[in-house]
Amino acid sequence: MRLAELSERSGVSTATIKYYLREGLLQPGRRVSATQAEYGEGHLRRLRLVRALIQIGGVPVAAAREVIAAAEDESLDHHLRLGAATRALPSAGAPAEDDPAVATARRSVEALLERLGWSSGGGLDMHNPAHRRLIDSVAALARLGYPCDTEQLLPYGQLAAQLAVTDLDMVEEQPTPTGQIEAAVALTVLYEPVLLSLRRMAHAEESARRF
Amino acid sequence: MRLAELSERSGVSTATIKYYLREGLLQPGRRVSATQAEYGEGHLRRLRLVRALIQIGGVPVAAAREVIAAAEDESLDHHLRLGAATRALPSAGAPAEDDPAVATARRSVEALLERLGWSSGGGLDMHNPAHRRLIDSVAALARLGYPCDTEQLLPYGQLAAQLAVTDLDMVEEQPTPTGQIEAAVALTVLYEPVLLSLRRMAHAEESARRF
DNA sequence: CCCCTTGGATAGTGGCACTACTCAAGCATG
DNA sequence: CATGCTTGAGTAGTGCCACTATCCAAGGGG
Repeated sequence: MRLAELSERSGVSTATIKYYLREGLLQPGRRVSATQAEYGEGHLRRLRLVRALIQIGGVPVAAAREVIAAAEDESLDHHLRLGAATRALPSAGAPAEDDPAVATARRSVEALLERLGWSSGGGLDMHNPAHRRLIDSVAALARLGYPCDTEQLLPYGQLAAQLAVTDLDMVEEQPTPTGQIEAAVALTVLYEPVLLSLRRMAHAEESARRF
Repeated sequence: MRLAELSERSGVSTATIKYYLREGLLQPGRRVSATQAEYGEGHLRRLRLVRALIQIGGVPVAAAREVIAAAEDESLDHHLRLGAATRALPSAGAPAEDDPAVATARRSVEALLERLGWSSGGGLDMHNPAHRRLIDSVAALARLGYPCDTEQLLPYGQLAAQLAVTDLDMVEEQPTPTGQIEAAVALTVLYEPVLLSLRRMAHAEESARRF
């Protein structure tokens, strides 16, 4: 199919598709002449994934490019590629290492990881943006006067561990390795708004029950 | 204290504080003369909350204003004010009611709510941004070919219900009504990055375990 | 033959969260 | 009293981001 059809079938304007092509979120089509290109079902599928990541998942364009690139990088092994989406979080700016709230938060998180038996915390997790983000969030809560120590965090961590089992099961249902990578990216990012929405709705429900 | 001290103690520049004052995220200080104002501990506390909502929670400034206003609105009853944070989500733009994926998603979500026994789904939830967001997310997953029906969603919903119990317990620990409102806002928004980070870390952990 | 589409390129738009600058009124200190 | 600094108010500017619009020349199709 041509650009116009790709646009129509995906619901993304041709201008935006060109933008994504420029930004490397989408492979160029097979050039059939100097002024014409042919796109396939794979392009359509990819485009829909990119759109969902950006619109539903709120992933910045630059981060989406990284994720896509890592997912396609044949030189990386399966496990690393599966983790591609994890590294796409907007990494918070300043370290702010001197802040005492951050130092306390770091210790709480270390203790939590130990309690959860997440052994990889030793070296790898320090470079994981999720780890930094967790510490920053805990520090912010502490600054506001909400305890947020290991005890408070533990149920959240245990729930996260349960979710991970469910999520990885869904990934492993995919037959092909490529499908698994794509599923990992899509499910990691796109279940986040699902989870958050459900939590907020559960808050409303539970609040209605109590008052 | 004066503006400069408020700035120093909160770590927020005076320019930004003035911006927040203009935007109504912060009450003006008690005017002690035509060119001087006095701020108290309450201002500092509020400023820290606003900062955390915006920086950690990623809440847009306009939404933060709404939340703050609702939390302060004495005419609303306790339950409604507790729900203030829930309504602060950036409400997705177009309804896109004609999309068949959205219609299917809507039915899945309805069924899910019934299965979870979340009875308020009848009328109130339709106006809840979280509900719309959930439907949009499910529709996006469906478009990508991931089933995401009631069966898949159910464990997430049950986990969300568990979280809500824990969260509301933390809110009820606060002695004063005002404190409860503030806690509801802070915990709703600021535990979101905590939960998301933990889920991503759990993915990494579980993936490492399996491969 | 002529209009339309395409890829490539460049520039512009609108929104957001600040940030910089100016101004005049005062307070505080020597 | 003079001086210099801070304050609130207002306005304009900045940087980033995700597009969006416009133009162009080459080429294909009815």
